[in-house]
Amino acid sequence: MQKNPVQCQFVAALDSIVGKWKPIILYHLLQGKPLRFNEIRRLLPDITQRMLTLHLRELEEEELVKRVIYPQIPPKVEYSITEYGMSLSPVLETLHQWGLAHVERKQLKKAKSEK
Amino acid sequence: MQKNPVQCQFVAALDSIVGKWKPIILYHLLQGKPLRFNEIRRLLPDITQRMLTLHLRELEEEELVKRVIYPQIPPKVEYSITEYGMSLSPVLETLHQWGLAHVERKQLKKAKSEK
DNA sequence: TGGTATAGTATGAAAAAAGGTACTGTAACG
DNA sequence: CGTTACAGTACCTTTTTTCATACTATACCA
Repeated sequence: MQKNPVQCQFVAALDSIVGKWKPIILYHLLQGKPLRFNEIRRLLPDITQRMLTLHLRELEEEELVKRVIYPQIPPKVEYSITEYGMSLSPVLETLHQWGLAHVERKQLKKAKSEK
Repeated sequence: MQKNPVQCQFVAALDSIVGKWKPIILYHLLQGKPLRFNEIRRLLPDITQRMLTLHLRELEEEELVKRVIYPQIPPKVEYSITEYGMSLSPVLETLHQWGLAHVERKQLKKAKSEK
């Protein structure tokens, strides 16, 4: 953690939600429905099993995501957003919105430079 | 850029503002006053010259930050937020707020576990 | 004359993050 | 009997990011 107080908040916040796939995992879980391991995998076609496991473990560690194991064979594990995790909703939502506008702006610029 | 449309927005947004120091640089510049290279450096005591240069270049590249060189000796270069950069204000603000609550929550938990 | 401030660049090393592949055990399906 | 699905783990490699240090040129100040 940084010493500078202003920096602390950003570092703390970003540590929790950054990681190549974390925002997307959280976004999907924020839809409300619990998802199984492989369901998330299918939603993120390019993620490796290893990365998904690692990120989910970190999110669980920070109590943003809850992991429930059903003792069955074949195994069933469900991931869902926690109440605390839901507090991230506005953050991810504004980020998502800005990203949307950012992509559009980029495409507009690209189109302009091409003609 | 990812292919999956949902992911795109996050990737695009995060690419722009993530980097160990970018949110903090932007935060300071969002205060409105243009800052010189070394002024920013003093605000971020732990950053290396190299990292500051790299991050500023990237922010400039994405038109979030404007760089103005005054032809003087010793050199004077001022960085300021662009109009487009200002559109990041709500994103950083919610992030900052959440970080604040996140830090408090962590401290509360730590205090509990210690008694 | 030597030190300080300015805004960087260059180079190489270290650390962190992500990726790739193979492997586990069990059950149901064909 | 071979294959697939499930939810991972183990091990190793590659890529990306960050860090550390030295160096540039010029002017001002004591």
